[in-house]
Amino acid sequence: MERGRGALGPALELVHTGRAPTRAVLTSELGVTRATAGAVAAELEALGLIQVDARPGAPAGSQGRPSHRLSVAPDGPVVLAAQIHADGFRAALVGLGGRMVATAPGCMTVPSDPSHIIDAVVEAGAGLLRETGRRCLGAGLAVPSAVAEPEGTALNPLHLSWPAGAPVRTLFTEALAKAGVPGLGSATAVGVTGNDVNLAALAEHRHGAGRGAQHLLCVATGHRGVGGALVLDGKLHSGSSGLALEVGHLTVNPAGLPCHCGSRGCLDVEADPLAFLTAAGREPGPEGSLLQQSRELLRSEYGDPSVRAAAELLIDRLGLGLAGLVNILNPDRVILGGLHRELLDADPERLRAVVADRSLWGRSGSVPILPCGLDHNSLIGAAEAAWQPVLDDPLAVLG
Amino acid sequence: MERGRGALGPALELVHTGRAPTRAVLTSELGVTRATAGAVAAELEALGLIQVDARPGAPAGSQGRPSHRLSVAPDGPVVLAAQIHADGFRAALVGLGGRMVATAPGCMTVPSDPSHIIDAVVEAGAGLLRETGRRCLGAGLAVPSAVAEPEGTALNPLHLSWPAGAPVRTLFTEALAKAGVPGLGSATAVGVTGNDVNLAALAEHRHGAGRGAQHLLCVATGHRGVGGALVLDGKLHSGSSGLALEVGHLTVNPAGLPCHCGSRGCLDVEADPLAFLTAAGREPGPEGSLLQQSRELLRSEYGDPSVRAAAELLIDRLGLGLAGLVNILNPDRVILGGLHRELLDADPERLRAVVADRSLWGRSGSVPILPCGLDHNSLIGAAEAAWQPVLDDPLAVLG
DNA sequence: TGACTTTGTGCCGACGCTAAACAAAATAAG
DNA sequence: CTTATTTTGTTTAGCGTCGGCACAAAGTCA
Repeated sequence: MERGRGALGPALELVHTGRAPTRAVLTSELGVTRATAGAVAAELEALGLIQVDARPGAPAGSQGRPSHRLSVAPDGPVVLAAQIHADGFRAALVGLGGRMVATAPGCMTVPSDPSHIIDAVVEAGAGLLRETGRRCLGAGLAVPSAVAEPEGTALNPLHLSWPAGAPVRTLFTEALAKAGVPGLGSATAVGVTGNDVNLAALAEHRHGAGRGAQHLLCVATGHRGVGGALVLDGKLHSGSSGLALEVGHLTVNPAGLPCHCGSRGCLDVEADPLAFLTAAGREPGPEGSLLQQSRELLRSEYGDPSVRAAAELLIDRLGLGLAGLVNILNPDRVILGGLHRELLDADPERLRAVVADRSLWGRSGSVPILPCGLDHNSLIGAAEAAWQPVLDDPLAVLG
Repeated sequence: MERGRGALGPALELVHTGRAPTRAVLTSELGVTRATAGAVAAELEALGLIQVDARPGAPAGSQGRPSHRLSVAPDGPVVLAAQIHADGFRAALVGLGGRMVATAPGCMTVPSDPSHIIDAVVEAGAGLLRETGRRCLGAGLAVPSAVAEPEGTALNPLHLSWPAGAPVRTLFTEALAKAGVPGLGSATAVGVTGNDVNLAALAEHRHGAGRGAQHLLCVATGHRGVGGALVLDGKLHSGSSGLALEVGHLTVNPAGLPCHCGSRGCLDVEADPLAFLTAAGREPGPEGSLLQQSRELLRSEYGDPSVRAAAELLIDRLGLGLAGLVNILNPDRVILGGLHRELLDADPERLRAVVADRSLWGRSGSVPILPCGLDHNSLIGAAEAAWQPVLDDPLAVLG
């Protein structure tokens, strides 16, 4: 009777990622008949998730009957997304399509007790929901630490002065329950929590510079240390216990600084913002995160020989690490975030040359290396993770 | 009308890997009704792929009606599998379940022209088919080199004196056509060709020490260099262009030997059979492969302090490399082959300790490290790759 | 204005499954 | 030895979902 139940999830994902602007391409992307695609679109519209324009869209010189445009419902449900970083936190409501509907930055200093900041994050999010009156289908949180699966504990929140092993997922879920966030009573997506770089990679793959990539590698550095993430065939690969892509301990400078892991010259200590400031002969100042200070220095004083030399040194180290990763993972695209993105912008040719030189075959070494293309990609990624149950099976969530 | 078409492939894979010994477990594994599972089994039996025992199997003290055992058809179709290695080649006919039906080792010295040995391999396989009169549904070849996708060219056949970039898949397919191997006229699986360690990993996952693993990492060394492979959720991860898991150039000894890749102390030159013989103060002899000589030395003279010291040195280097891979890939099982398997057998505790010590968290470092569990796993893996189209959709092949 | 091209919808039938009743083959209990 | 129980396997009926097809709609091109 009702047609197009099996394809409901894939269809929503296509509209969500902007790959199905019309019912016609939805038909071909799903590999179903026009009748089925039409029924799917109608069902998604009835669920309030997508919108079908009444008037046909721009013909653009093409022949045939113009198609009605499909887009994400602008007033549809949202998810609560949040991110904790070195300088505080940010909470937001995010709709389908990665659209930020409302946001509340919080510049609170991160306390040593993770439950305090998580409570504050959730309270900010609940406030946004009250203000906007939006329906909420899930919640996601990005933390700057590896998150062990399936427990959801933060294993190395090095620069947050948190205790190792903090049960962030439990704290987040409990805070959501305590705050009485409407719509999250029985939702599947309550309290999705993950590593910030992992979630950023997911967001970049869906809405940013990673669109269309089959095997996407992301590497980024924010405050201290280096994080990595891998998206395979649209799915985040976080390993069997959530600890994959801990790329910070690749050796990139055998005679380098000692690292807390017991080795020397790890990417973590040789290619993060602190390493850059040190290499440029600057003392980290008290104001702003190390990333902000590094970015400022790189952008405004790139003419200074010591700054330029420091940048080239970090590019060379980063390139060595990337080459190792490319040899192991053979991605078809690499995206850089944080300071690494700035370094790429500063001298893209140098970085690409180092990677190509150290890769085993020109083939894999010529992989495109791009800057990340989204603002707040960790936050959007947290939203993506929260949306996932809806994308998998809209009917199961919205029955 | 006909029941159980969609589940035909998954059902065959369950019987193939021994995870569905009866129709009852087939029912629960597939998540379908008994009726559907029964129809699926009947269909597979009608296709000549599986066998349903006439007499019920061992009751084993259980209540209820005893179930009939499902097994792979012993006289069913086969695939042609072949492997080329440093000492020559081996061809075999392999049935479902990884059963070797007939085999023909060839100890020919590998010539510098790859087409000669590939022709010889195919001729040997065709001879086996003529002798046995079996129906052949596909063919697979394992080569000791990275194989670029989608071209199917061997990029680094270092110890075969082949030219880099030899089009092994084309050569294999053409040789199959020339030899007139019956049943391969229009088969989808004609000329599946891949890296030997990759295929070995696939075989270990299906029939060997990797059964049940979700994220399986395999590392092995045969003659020269070190190879790696990763099986994710039952599927081989070979990267976007077939070049993933080139693990040989992880740095494991910063002050070590120069490597052709331009770096020093790579796993490739620090943890292969030649490195072991050298560390033990032995000259490689003219007879037998370096793996055979190393294995002999390790097994018969482990009491000799220089041999033992060499083994421990290689274990430490291998452990360092494995720790790096574990940090990046976070597998839930690691399998070692070739000389690495011998080193593991020689001192399992030492290797596990090194890996655990260098892993970032005890959690990921305590990953089980096991010796490979199959003889001729690359050969069986080549057969698995050849079987894949049948496992994906039996009707499409046997229509 | 009419032919053509492409998009969207309604109807029917077929395919592949579930559900449920029934049958079969063993063990356990009386 | 008979009967109840448990688990497995089969048959039948029915239904949901999708493909095929015809038709309608809305534009371009000649």
